[in-house]
Amino acid sequence: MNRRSYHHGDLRRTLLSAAVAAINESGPAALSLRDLARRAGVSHAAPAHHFGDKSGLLTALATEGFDLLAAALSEARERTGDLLEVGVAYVRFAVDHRAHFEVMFRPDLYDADDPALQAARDRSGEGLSLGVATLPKERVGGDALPAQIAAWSIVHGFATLWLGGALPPEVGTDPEAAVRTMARFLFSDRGATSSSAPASPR
Amino acid sequence: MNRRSYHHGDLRRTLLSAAVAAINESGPAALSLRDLARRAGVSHAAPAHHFGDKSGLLTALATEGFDLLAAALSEARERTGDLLEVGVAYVRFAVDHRAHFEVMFRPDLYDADDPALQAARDRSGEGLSLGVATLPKERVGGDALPAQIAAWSIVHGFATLWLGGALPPEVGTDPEAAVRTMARFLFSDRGATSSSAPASPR
DNA sequence: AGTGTCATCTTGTCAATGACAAGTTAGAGT
DNA sequence: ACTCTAACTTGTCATTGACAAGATGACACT
Repeated sequence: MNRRSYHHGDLRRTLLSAAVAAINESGPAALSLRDLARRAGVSHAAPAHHFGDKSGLLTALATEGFDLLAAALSEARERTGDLLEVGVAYVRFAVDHRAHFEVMFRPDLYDADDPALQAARDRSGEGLSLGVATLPKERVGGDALPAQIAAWSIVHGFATLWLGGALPPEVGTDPEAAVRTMARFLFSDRGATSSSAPASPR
Repeated sequence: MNRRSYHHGDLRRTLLSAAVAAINESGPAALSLRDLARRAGVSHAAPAHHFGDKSGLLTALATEGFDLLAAALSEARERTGDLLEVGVAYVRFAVDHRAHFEVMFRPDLYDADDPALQAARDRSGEGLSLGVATLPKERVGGDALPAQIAAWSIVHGFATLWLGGALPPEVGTDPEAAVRTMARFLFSDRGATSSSAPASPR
């Protein structure tokens, strides 16, 4: 509790938040444990106690990210029952939690064998899988897996390209609107005849 | 030419190849200029002369990657005239040139303002854009951009997820087959009634 | 052939970093 | 009050990226 005492009280959380801030500023490659320690006002070796090493910290950050993603996807599915909205939630998560997202899909940065991480990742996958289950069967076909991969790929690709600044400026500044416009091509009868998809009722 | 002489002769190319090998082994985060110098048998400061600094080397690597990608996409489009095959070529490029691909879409690792890089990136974008132009107009709609973003997103997302090992094992071991199965959901009349898309004649 | 020039590569150095070892503090349980 | 131990500190080392200054040799010019 007391920020000035020898024992920080909540250093683990503070370091994770500092890591998010640092990654938002300079990307995950430039992350430095010593910089995080300085931000938190502790000694350079304090992070090691909580996370072991750098990849340990990033493993914790990725785990937290997968948990947040799973929650966001479940919320969208339960609120709307619409796969499109689940996809929108996926992209919004990537944009709103950029630092988490950028670490989550970079397994070379963390320990991908960590059990807690794998469990959180599986929960995320389930969130998307249940979203695909809201589609009519005749559109998905006998095997739901390809549809699931397609849905995941399109939102994940869009989010990645958006974050990477790879998309042309004509796409606009609102990722949510752009992903709605784009996702009509998936699982729709005809591509782009109507210029806007009807908003799903809530 | 002479590998033992004071002047290496082709150090720039050798270093780029060494970087590809190193990234394939341990990912871009673990890349070390001094390790590349050791692999090439030169002094630790030799890379700086050719690339300035680490981000300079990665800028060169990304530029080379965008050029290779543009060539691969153009080749596929000219050979088949089919957008699906352009998408397959995209995924194949990512798998075959994993190191390049992993750097290309990580602008925090290199200098995204480099003119040569931007030119190469634009050429890649053009390759995909021309691929979308092979689609019938009534499927794309008045504005081709959303269709282009959708196509790019789905293949890019699939490639990224595949490389990240994020996809479930049921997807199989052949990325090309998996992307063909999946991409049927884009720009198709109905999702998955036929269980396999006909291979395009070559 | 002789000379100069300059890109190429080397050696040397410095601050920053990740990792580890060993010591210190304070809070929690008995 | 006493002990135990998690939490944190100080100190150190090898490695790295970056920079400065020097050495080498390929090539052009005469």
